[in-house]
Amino acid sequence: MTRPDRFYVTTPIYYVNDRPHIGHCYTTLLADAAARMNRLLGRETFFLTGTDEHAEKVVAAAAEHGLSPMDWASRNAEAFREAFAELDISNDDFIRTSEPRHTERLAGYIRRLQDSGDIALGDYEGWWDPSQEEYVTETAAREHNFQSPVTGRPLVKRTEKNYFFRLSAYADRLLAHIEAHPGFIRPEARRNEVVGRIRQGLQDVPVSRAVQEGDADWGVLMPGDPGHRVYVWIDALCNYLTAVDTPERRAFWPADAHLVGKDILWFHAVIWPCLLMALGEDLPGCVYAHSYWIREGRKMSKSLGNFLDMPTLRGYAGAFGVDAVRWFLLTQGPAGATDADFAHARFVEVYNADLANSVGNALNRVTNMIGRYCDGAVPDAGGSAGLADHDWPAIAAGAVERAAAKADAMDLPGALAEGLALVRRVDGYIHATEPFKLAKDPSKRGEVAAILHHAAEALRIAGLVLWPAMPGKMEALWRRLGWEAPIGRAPLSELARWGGLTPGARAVIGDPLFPRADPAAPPPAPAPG
RNA sequence: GGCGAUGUAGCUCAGCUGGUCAGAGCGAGGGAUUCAUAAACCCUAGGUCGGAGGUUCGAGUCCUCCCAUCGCCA
Repeated sequence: MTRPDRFYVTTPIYYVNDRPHIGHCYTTLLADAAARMNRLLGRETFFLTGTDEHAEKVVAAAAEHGLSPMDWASRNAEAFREAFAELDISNDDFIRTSEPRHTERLAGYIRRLQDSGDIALGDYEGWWDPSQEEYVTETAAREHNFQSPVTGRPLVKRTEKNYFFRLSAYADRLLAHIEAHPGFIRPEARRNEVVGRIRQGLQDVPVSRAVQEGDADWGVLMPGDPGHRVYVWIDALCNYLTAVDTPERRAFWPADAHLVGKDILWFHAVIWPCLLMALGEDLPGCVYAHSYWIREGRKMSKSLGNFLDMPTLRGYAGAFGVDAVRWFLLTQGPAGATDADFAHARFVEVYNADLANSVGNALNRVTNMIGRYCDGAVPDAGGSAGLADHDWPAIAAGAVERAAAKADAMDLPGALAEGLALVRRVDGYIHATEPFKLAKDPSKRGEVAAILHHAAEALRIAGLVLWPAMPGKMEALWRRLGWEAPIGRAPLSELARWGGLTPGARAVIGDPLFPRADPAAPPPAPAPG
């Protein structure tokens, strides 16, 4: 963490022509878990997501739908907002690059870079496809024998004036920064890729595009040169700064974590930091690139039509609860350098093993015994009898401490695993102390009460660690133990202090928190919004 | 084509600088028990550590080659 008391986390802003799917949701969910974890830790947290709207294709898509680019973008941005709301995403803001707060500040940054000489006019040379009126990349040009990939007509080498960002000037400083900050690019495999590529040399990059005759007025013009428009990716990158470049929010800068998919790591780990250096801004603490979801062992692709889309996720959320979906995505997802599989059978296995058989069942047996042996009132610690070499305050504190450390290292799955391990420890404790047997002996009521107090208290604390993944369910768990969490009103160190439950509070037996799922049942049907 | 990884029990993976390293979790099979969602708990996996060579007293652990998968780049 760059600071002990604040936390700023971002997702990429999403291409507004897309429909939200698991890819967007996963990145956003990781950011959400990080944000919630940090709020829990007592840090003032700012969590940003949004939409990237200034692509030329947005203009085309809008036209196809008979809408203005803005109306089209608004409609689609709304779909992202809705998708994230369905997943209980707790973003503090949702920025759209078409908003004046963004475009105005963006223009200001570009001007600063022009003034410093970091952005200047230069010659862009590339393969022009006259039949499509667009540039083709060197790779694509070669692959198609220097003919139009679309029409087969010959490509022509063409040069035009463009603005370039002096990326090459910052290569050494960036490398030094990456070496001095091992956690700057995560996971490590990605860092190595980036370092290797930087070592091959950085070239200045075009950051503008000539305005064509008849272009829609969409995007941000180069300050001082209306003949050029700021490239959409540089426009997009700057959202992380524009959103907090206000007197009230400035203290959040720099971001502690930019969460991105691996496809856009280069922009975030190289170009963006260099832009920031050129602007004289502090660099983010971490750029975290996760990998991809595959589905039932197969890549998701347009041609296969097997994208895990919102109706599918909604189907799972409807059948298992949104928190179960969050749990699966967060703990089984491609947070590392390799892809992860969303397989229905696996989902059910994880759901049953982690949630139904562990968290839900542990709560059930504890509340049930409290109901049965303590008249439904949360017992106090009483004597320390029956602890059976379980030093619960230390065990719980250790789990919380490790979870916090892992969260700070952006190991969210690892942090969550600490919560689950604590729950399993409660099961082990009940097994070891056998309160249900002691309860048959009236002289051991105090001992039974003490054991159940410890079990319930440990579950309460486990709930804190699990809360960033499953806020709704953990709040339900706490209610069942007669506790209401003042999340955000007290730091984790205080919330997790041993002895937080109120003796005498009603423990509720209630329905299973996570009803066991039938592995033989078919996957839930997709549910249209 | 260049660079870099990965390939360990059915599945997901730990195994850092070579000598209890042949492991964990999940699944599966069995057992004992009942506070609990047929849950928790205990036992069980004999897997040639991708293949072939090599270095070494000794190699998943180092080297070479091959095969497979993947990533980044061109």
